Amino acid sequence: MTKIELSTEEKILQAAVEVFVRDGYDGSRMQDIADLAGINKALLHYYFRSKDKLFERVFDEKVQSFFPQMSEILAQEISFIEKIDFFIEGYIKLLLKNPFIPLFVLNTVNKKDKQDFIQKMPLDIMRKATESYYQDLQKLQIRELNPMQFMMSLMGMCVFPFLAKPIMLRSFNATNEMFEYMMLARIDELKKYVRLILNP
Amino acid sequence: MTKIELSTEEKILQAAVEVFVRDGYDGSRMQDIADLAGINKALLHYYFRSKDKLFERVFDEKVQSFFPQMSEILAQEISFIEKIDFFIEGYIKLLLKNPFIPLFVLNTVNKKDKQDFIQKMPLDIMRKATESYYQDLQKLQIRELNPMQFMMSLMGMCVFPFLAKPIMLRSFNATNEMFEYMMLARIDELKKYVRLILNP
DNA sequence: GTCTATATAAGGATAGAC
DNA sequence: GTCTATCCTTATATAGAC
Repeated sequence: MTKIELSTEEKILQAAVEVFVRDGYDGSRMQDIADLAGINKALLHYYFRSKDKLFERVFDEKVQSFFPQMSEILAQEISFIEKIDFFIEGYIKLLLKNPFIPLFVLNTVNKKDKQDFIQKMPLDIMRKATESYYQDLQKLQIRELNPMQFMMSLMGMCVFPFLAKPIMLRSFNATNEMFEYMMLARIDELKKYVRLILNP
Repeated sequence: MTKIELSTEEKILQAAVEVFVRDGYDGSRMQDIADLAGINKALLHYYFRSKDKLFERVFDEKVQSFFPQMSEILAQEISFIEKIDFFIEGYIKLLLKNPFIPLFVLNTVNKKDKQDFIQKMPLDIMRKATESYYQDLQKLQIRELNPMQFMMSLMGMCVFPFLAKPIMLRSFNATNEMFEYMMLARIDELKKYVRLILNP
């Protein structure tokens, strides 16, 4: 246990991440964040001026820590199928560590007064993936399909169990440990699916 | 334009559905619901006593109108692959008419104080699908895989584009009309995917 | 920088008239 | 059944002392 002394700003940010991600923007209370950070509300405003500003910092923080890895994978100089393999493995392992980020992000981009936040997302992922797909299609290494539809499917397959985790746990009568195990097994299962879909 | 005179209770319920589904529980205001229903707040409480009770009615209403159709498809006396075909087509067309239900439901079941609502979900879908899968597996009509993992994948593929619609629209630089067209095309694309996965 | 105290506003819920 | 007026609690935000 390394005990690092955090600055007040870092303590606040850490607490804010936890509360906002768990309770959503509307469900979050500045008081809860202050309590968790071990300070009082006034100090929150001293550091971040408003709930909106604090939320934006939290969103930036999480999005920047979560998505860039996915973007990098697609930029590598390997075949499309290999990229997809890395994507599945990287994404699911990242989700196991951050299971609530997807719902947090989806809520934010679907919120009327948070539309500006969409541009903070890595919007080039789709373009990059499409380019990579067509390169391999030319070389006849891959089946012909619609790459956008395929990428939406891939993301959906990876992220859905985490979004619907409470329903899945109940449906399977499973524990958290079993869920984690299922998600690790899921990596190979999904790799199998995409091979069946992509191999010509 | 058929102009049906709604009872006050129905007007309230209709307004409540719109507001709760759009803004979520925490983001919704009783005032907004009253305004939309064309009445005042006091009358809301006269009919439904509290925000919690009104919300529960809305959830029941939407869940009961949304999911039973999916359950029925899986109960038909047809092959597993045919069921999946119907599932894809039925689910996506239902989502085109109710694009915001999934996020609404996922938020509810992921909310700490709404855990009881999980039991309102059609939890037998997974069991039914698994049974149907193994029947066809025995007849060697289908590839061997994990049916739970497959069902999670199927649902994820269907629902993800709707959850992430704002991001998809921006990524593809698409309009609402284009999105709808894509989702209709998606029905056949997904049928193709599941055939590649399931056919032995 | 950090605190206590408080201003100000919003939101859920109720009382009571009609 | 429906309304106006109001209560009560909670939330964000700020003032001012230390």
